[in-house]
Amino acid sequence: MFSNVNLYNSDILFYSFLLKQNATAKRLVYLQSDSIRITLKMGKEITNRSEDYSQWYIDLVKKADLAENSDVRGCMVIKPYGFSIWEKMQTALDKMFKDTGHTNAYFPLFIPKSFLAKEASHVDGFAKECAIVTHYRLKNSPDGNGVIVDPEAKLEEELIVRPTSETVIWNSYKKWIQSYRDLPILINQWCNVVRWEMRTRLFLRTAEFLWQEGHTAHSTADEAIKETRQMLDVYADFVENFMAVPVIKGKKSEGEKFPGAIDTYCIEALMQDGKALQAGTSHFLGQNFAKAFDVQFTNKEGKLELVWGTSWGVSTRLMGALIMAHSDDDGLILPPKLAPIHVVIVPIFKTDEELNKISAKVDVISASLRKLGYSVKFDNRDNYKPGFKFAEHEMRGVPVRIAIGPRDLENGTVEVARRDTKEKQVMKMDDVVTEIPKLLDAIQGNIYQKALKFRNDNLRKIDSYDEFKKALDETPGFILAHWDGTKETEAAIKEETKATIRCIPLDAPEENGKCIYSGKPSNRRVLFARAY
RNA sequence: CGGGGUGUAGCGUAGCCCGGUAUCGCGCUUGGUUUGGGACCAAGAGAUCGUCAGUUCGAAUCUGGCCACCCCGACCA
Repeated sequence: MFSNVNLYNSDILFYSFLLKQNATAKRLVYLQSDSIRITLKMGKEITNRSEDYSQWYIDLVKKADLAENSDVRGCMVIKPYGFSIWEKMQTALDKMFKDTGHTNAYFPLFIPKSFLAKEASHVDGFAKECAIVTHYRLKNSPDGNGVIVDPEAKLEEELIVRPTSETVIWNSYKKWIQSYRDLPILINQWCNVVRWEMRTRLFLRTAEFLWQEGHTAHSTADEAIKETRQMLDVYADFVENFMAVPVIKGKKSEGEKFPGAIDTYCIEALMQDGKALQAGTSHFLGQNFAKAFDVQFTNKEGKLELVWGTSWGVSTRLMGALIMAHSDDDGLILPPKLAPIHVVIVPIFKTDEELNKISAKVDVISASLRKLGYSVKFDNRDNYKPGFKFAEHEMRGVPVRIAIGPRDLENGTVEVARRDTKEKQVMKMDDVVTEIPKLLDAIQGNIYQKALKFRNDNLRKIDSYDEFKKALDETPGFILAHWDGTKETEAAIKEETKATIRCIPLDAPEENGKCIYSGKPSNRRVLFARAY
C-alpha cells in the first residue's frame, strides 16, 4: 500500500497543503484518494476493510500493538498489550474450568516418537506438521564460525515437539488409573504447542501457539460424552459473554473431526468478511487412547474395562476471532470484559498549572473507578497532542475515553466518548462513577448485538447448488443446506467451492430435504462456509 | 514442495539499466513555539546497501552461488 506513493508525489504535496487549511479539506482528501491517505503524516493508519480485508487484519494487529512477526518463520511475538488480552481470556476461562471441577497440571513439551505412533489416526493427522528433536548438543564449528550440531550427540529416540498432548497424558493416565475410584480425572493444562504449518497468519495460524488443553478420563461413555458437551457449553458461554461473539454449536463431520476422536464438537463464529472461524473444539475420544495406551480400570463388579476419554481446547486463535469480529477501520474494538484498559483519561492543557488542576480531578475519578474494579489509565504524556492520543487509544480499542480540559474544570464536567459507536457526551464529573459502569455494560451488550445481527443477516438457507455457489461468491457467510451425509459429497463440494461443512448444528431441527449436491434425501441441514 | 516477487537507517523507500560508498518521508535526539480530533520550526544522530565469492583501480549498481522473507497454490485449529 505504500508502494504507489511515488506515483502521486505531486498530489501528496497538494493534499498536504489542503490538510493544513482545515478539517473539511481533510475529509475531502479521504474521499478523493484512499491510497494517499495513509502516507500523509500518520504512522497509525490502517487499510480499509472494504479495500483489502486481510491486509486490514494484519495492519490492525500491528498498529494496535498486539503482535508482530518474529524472525523465526511462522512464529509471532505477542506484545504486552496483546498478551494482556490473552491473560484476561485465560483468567476467565481458568475460573470456568475450576468451577466445573477441573485442575491444572503440566506435561512435557517433548513427546517420544513412539508415543505418537501408538494411535494410528492420530499419527496420520499430525505426522505432516511435527517438529522433531534429533540431537541434544552443539559444538564449535571446526572452521571457527559459530556452532554446529554435534553429530556425536544423536538421540536414541527422537522427540516430537508436542502438536497436542493426548499421547503423553494418556501415558501418564495409565499409571494413575487402576480402579473406578480413580475416576474421573479432570485435568487441564495451559501451554504452547507446535504445528509446522506451511502458511501462517498472526494469531489465526502460527507454527507455535498458546492454548489450553483439557484431558479427562471417565468410567463410562455417558459421563465422557456429558463432559465433552459440558466443555463445549463452557466455550460457547465464554465466547459469547466475554468476547461478545455469537457462535453456533455443532458436531464435526467425519471428514473434519479431530484425528483420534469418535466425535468432535465445535463452536463456529462468523467473521466480518463472511468467513467462518472455528473458535473452540471438544472431543469425545471414546476408548481410542485408552486402547492405544492400555489404560484399564477395575469396575465395581471387579471386571477390567477400558477408560473413556475427552479432550478440549481453545487457543490464541481466539484473539484473531476477537479482532475480526468487532473492529472497524479506525482500529480495534474490545469488549469491556476483556479490555486491558477500560477507561483512558486524556487531559487537555496548555500550562503545567492547568495540568496540575486537571490531575487533581483525575486522581479522584480514577480512584473511584478503580475501587469498582475498572482499569483506568491517565494519559498525561506531554509529547503528544490530545488528537493523537484519541486516535491511538481508538486504534487500541479502549472502550471508554474521558477528556478533561479547562472548560470542564469550569463547568464541573467531562467529555465521555465510547469506542464502539464513537458517540460523545458531556457528563457531570460527579456522575462519572455511576454512569461509566453502565456505559461499559452497554458497550459489552451493544457489540454482541451488533455481531449477532451481522451473523443472522449472513446466515442463509439455500436449497440449490447453483444458489449455493452464487451465495459463496456474492454474499459470503454461513449457509444452511441439506447434505446427503457422505464424505464423497463433502469432498466434492469442498473441491469445487472451497466451502466446508463447518458443523452439523446441535439445534438443527429435523427437516426433510434433498442434498444440494447429489439430490439424495437428507433429514437435516448442515452449516457450510468458507473458513479460516 | 511448485509458481511469482523482494532484500538499501527502527519503518517505508530512491538510486541499479549506463560502476566512483547513498535519496526522500515517517520515527528518534536536542531546543523553541504549540495542545478541545493525528502540531510546527530549527539543529542533530542513525546504513559495513541480505550473504559469500568473482570481474574491476574502484561494486548498492555487473556475474555466479547461497540465505531469508513476502504473495499465489497444495496442507491445516
